[in-house]
Amino acid sequence: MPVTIKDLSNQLGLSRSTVSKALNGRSDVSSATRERVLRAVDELGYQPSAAARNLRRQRTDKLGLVVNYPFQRVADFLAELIPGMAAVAEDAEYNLILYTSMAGNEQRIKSLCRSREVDGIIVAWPPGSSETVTLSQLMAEEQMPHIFLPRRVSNAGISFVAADHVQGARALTQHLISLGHRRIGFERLPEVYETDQDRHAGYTGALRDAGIAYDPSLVISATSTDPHYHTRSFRTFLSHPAPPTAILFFTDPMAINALNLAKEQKIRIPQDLSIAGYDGILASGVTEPTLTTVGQAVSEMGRLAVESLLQLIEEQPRTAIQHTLPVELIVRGSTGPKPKD
Amino acid sequence: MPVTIKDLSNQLGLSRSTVSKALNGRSDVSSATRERVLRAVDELGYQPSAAARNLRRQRTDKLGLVVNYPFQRVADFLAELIPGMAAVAEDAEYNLILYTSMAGNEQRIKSLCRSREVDGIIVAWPPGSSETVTLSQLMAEEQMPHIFLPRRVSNAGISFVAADHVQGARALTQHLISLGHRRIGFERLPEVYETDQDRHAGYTGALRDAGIAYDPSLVISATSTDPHYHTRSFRTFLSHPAPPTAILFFTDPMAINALNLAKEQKIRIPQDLSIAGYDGILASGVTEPTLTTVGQAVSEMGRLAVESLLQLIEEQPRTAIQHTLPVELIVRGSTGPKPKD
DNA sequence: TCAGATTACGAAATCGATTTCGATACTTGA
DNA sequence: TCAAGTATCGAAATCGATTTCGTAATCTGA
Repeated sequence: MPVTIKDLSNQLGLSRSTVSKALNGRSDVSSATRERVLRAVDELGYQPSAAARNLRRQRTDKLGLVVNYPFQRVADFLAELIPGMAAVAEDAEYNLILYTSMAGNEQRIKSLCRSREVDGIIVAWPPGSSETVTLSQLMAEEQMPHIFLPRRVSNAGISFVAADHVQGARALTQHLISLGHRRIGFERLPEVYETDQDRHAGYTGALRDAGIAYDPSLVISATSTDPHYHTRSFRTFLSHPAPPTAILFFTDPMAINALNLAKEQKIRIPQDLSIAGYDGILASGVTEPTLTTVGQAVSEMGRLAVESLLQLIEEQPRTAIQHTLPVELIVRGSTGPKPKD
Repeated sequence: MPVTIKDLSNQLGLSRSTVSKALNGRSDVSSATRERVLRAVDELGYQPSAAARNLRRQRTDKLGLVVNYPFQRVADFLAELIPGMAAVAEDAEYNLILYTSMAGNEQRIKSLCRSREVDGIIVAWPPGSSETVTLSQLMAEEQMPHIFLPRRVSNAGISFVAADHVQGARALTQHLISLGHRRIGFERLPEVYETDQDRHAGYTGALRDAGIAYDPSLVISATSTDPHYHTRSFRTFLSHPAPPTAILFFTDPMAINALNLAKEQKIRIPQDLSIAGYDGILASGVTEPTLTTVGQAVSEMGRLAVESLLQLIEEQPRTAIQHTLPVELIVRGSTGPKPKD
């Protein structure tokens, strides 16, 4: 049996209220009794019951991290994201609770909110934009502070922390243009994601700035995450009547996959073809050749997300917090000058 | 204000006890009223307060994941470990709470136990063996079910899930011997870790089986995790009067570091020197050359750890659960036949 | 028909803390 | 010296559920 506040008060001949007040630093306790209480806490090894405190104080000092996407597929990100989040949270005496299997199930999010087992929720990799808005409304109705990550939400009332993918894709495309490339392929994702819209905007923006006409046949929209699918799109690029001299892939794994395919087909990277990824995952630094990509300050995003969420929890009334962090162009071995015709 | 059980009972004209019993499937409720209750739950959107349940039932349905090591350094592992653990836990209606900053602080572990905010604890990357025993005793005193991961603990009373590193190191060494190598270097860790003892035992065992004398000058004990440190040890290997023709590194990052150093010094891998890592991290598959290593079923370990912990929570009296999983030799490009003299 | 069993429900205790509201004793100042 | 203020403590309510135990109503069988 753990030691309760009742045991403490019995031992000391004080009331439970006085003991509680002594421990919570209230002013109506003499310093003499306060010290007696503290000493007794040490001796008996008292630690308040979390459940009892939670019930009485109507808060849990816990944040929910809802991973709204197959964990495995974003494991690289999470490995960077989580430590930053946990560190900030724990500094503020909060802890993170993981929820990895409530994707697509609004009912479970609702239950989570109503059970009040967390004080706030971070939704990692939210679904497409319309569902995200629904999700946000749902949580707002339950008065549950929440923030999305790492994707922009185009709605003034919704909090998020994201990276500036317009800038990232623009920088990447400009880099390729500056190497002489004029025909630049782009494998994008379905448009439901703001992230995709942003990167596409960056890509077209850079082309426009350079006076290069936008060629829709050089843009393939990946509707599946299956590697075989990407293999097919890579082939499509290669068999194009006027194939691109550089290809921009939406994610590093896609680009790494292309790197391997190129090796199989004896296509030299970057002499014959430049390839660029996006995200800057760890593996992108150890491929052969190493991958040119765009790095996000993932850890920083995690920190910011938690800080912002804590702010949302404290502040009343709540106004949405939106952060867009700069990204960094990482030029490595997989991109080079446009081959001579 | 969330809907409470009181609201429900008022709405229905029933007592709170009856409502509670209806919801918890007790037999002394007529099926008619049970259905009325269920309907009202739907209408009002009732969800029991987690804090109140926790307090009354003296359990939280939460498991603590204590990462007793800088998160960043084991991020690769955790990225594989956590999803497996979370999946099993959530199937059993449990959730994971993360604790990443209580390393070396026994007092905080003690507080965690006494606050009863988790029903069981998984300690990932426990400290050296003697401290691990202390930690375990501490939690046992607080009646807190717990399990260690992913390291063997040489104590019959302590639960753990680990991989069979004796077998792993033995297989790796045998692989090198079968390629003709007789002088095999080994960079190990300090002996406080059972994992190190095991791998060292596997290494010496394989040598003994092959009738190769153990040469202590070929074994370097890394006392630091600093890359510069490993660089020095690598040089030590190379400047050995009779240098090894193959080197076994305790972890993949060490081996990858060696791979890069070799490249700088124009040492061809594996023609001039064979290099092997250990752990089978993701990056080991994309280096040039790819790294021969030993893979652990990390995800499986996570699953097993949670399953075992749940067993420990339910069972009374508790007997220690100890699992040692087989590992897999992954032969890739960094190891080859012993060079001709 | 009636004692005993069964069914269905509610009152109240309980989990372990915090907080509100008094109550008492002691100071303080005019 | 006495009214008003201050310092210190405790009784009891409260948070929202679960569980024990008692009771009334209904059913059963000889």
